[in-house]
Amino acid sequence: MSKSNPPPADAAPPPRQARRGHGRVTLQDVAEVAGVTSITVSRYLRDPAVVAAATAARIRDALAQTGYVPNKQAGLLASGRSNIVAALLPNLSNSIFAETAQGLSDVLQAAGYELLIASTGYSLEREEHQLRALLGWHPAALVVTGRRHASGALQLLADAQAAATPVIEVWDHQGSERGQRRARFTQIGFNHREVGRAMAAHLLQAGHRRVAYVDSGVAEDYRAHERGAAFADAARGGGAQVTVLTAPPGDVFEAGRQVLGEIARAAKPGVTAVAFANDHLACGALLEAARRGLQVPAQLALLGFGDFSISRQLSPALSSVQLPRYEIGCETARSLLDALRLGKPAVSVALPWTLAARESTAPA
Amino acid sequence: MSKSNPPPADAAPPPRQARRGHGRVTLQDVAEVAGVTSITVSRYLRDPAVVAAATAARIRDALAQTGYVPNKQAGLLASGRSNIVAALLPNLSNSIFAETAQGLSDVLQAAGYELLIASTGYSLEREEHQLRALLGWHPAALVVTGRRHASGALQLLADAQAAATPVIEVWDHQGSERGQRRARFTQIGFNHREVGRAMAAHLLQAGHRRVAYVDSGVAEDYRAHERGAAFADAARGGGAQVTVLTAPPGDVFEAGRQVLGEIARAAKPGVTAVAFANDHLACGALLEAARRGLQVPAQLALLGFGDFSISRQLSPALSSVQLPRYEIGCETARSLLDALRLGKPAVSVALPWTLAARESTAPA
DNA sequence: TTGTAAGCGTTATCAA
DNA sequence: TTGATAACGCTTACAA
Repeated sequence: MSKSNPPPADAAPPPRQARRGHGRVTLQDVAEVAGVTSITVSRYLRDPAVVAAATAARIRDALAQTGYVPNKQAGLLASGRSNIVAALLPNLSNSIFAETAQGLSDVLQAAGYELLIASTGYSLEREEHQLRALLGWHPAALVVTGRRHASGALQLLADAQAAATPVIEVWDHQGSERGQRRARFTQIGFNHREVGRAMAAHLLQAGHRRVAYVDSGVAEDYRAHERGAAFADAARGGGAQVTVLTAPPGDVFEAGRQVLGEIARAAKPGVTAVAFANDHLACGALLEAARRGLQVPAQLALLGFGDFSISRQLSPALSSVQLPRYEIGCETARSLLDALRLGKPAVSVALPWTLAARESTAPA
Repeated sequence: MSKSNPPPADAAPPPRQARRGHGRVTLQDVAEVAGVTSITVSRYLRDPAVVAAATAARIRDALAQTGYVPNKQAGLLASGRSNIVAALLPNLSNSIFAETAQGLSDVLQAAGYELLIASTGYSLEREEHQLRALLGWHPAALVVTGRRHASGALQLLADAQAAATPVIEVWDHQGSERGQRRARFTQIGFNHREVGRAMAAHLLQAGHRRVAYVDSGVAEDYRAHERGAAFADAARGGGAQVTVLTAPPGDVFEAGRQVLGEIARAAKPGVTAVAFANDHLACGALLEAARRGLQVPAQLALLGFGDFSISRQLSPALSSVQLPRYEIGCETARSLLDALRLGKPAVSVALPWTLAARESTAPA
């Protein structure tokens, strides 16, 4: 497994200063052991069939004997192309984006691509910073979350796209509403305004006329804000009174509890249904309602977003919006692969979601 | 932002075949704009103070004008050293390991290192595969989870360590128990046998004499198995009868529910306390107990592991083991940085955990 | 089927 | 303070 440095070649003039590697086994080393040149080993690695059977066997032995590990830096630099897809997601601790990452990873890995993931913590500033860092790897394609970016990031993305690097925005899909600017990049996700409207419609349909939306406490969770705005518009349009609250910072379950407390303390009198920016908030509220002896849905209906696995476990089970979390990743990866290998330009896709009506919003 | 290819040099003989890059801006391009050579720009990038003020200003302009993004492949290849730390974790969707990743990332990024993460899905086979792939980046250090690895992976890790690449095993710490082989690599985590014993002690102390351990349904979650074995040993040693069950596959909350069903259906008569491999299982059981009208802890005490944020929200609140999830990441990163920059060999650390006793195991 | 030469974009070394 | 030159380990293009 170790590498024997051959004595210096006899005839060659001694180089000014050899700065030989880190003792790692190189293609050269393998080639020497196999009695061929490095290019032959390189070829064997790419496609064993192109070298003679006997040579292949010797190379195989040499490979095993030396424990060769190809140097990706060198390979990528030499080939000029990269098999790296860089993805920027708000976070990974949240199962939402982790599943998207899994989807990307599953499809890309099967195709021999490397996935480089960075998380932005829902900060556009950090996104730009991370993007700059990722760009240093000269990725073959870029995946970012949502359509809002810092201006510097926007410029970098536009430059990349101009240089024929596919760029996909995930977790959003603008559609073709009036007043919406045309999308700059391919989008794979769903329309948050539609979801917001559907959430409002669901509550109105159950007869609620005083409703609230509890927005994410994360300032830069623009998609949550957008759902909230659409929810409020639609509810008002349907003749309801709407209150919009913002979740306090800190543990999200606790935040949900607190908000429910606020609502229950008659600070928001008459509210009979609450929609939340995410299921964690809604679960916190659901548990707090139980603690306070508040009947759900009889006295207060609760509606979540994201359909986390805990939600359907609680009693009453939480109504929520089921999202194509994993599918967004898979679809994006497939799109990217088509673009990279077949030159087929990536096209925006609206992925389906459904509002799962459960007990927490069941009409009386 | 775009790059102007200068006309070919006048005197030089034309190269056989130019294979100029992908249109990306290089150090060379910046240098031309600034009227210096590439090495000067390189120096400026490393430390702006080493070039003359006037030169620095010109370079700064050129940098901005060209939108230069350094090529990491080339830089790493040339310098021979890498600022990459590669980490292999069982998964990222689970908040447990995501927090460790966050800890690693936070500390490493501040120090200018890159974190490359791959997930193994709790499969040693996948771990070996992923390790091989990561090694291609020639990382400066390696982080793996636990002390069990496929034999091939073990060999790769040993080789890396022999080549002075620090290797740290996280989420485990063997300590110096009898019958335990000495650790091969630095370990940063905690002792799962100790935790298993503490869980047993906690239940025995509350007076339970018939207890059960619900092991993880994930076959290769060796740490959970180890806690279970230690739990059983300790409980038996304390004079209790022990049943060990294994969670069925599928949704973890559902698995917890099912297992509780099994226990409640008098299939395991007399069991008064159950410890679980993780909080999700325990939460599922807690919710199922409520559904069945089984009093917790009066009729059945439940004890989790991991202290997920939902656990303390349920009623009764779940007793659980609080883990240094984030700290494992930070401490590992710090250790690695010391090893890489100061040459200080990484040393194993047992990080503290605590058993948070809540209502679900409160003695009558 | 295999080899030679050149080059990928950067940094280390030495010289000026 | 700046530059020339040679690597780093691999792949492309072309020749044999």
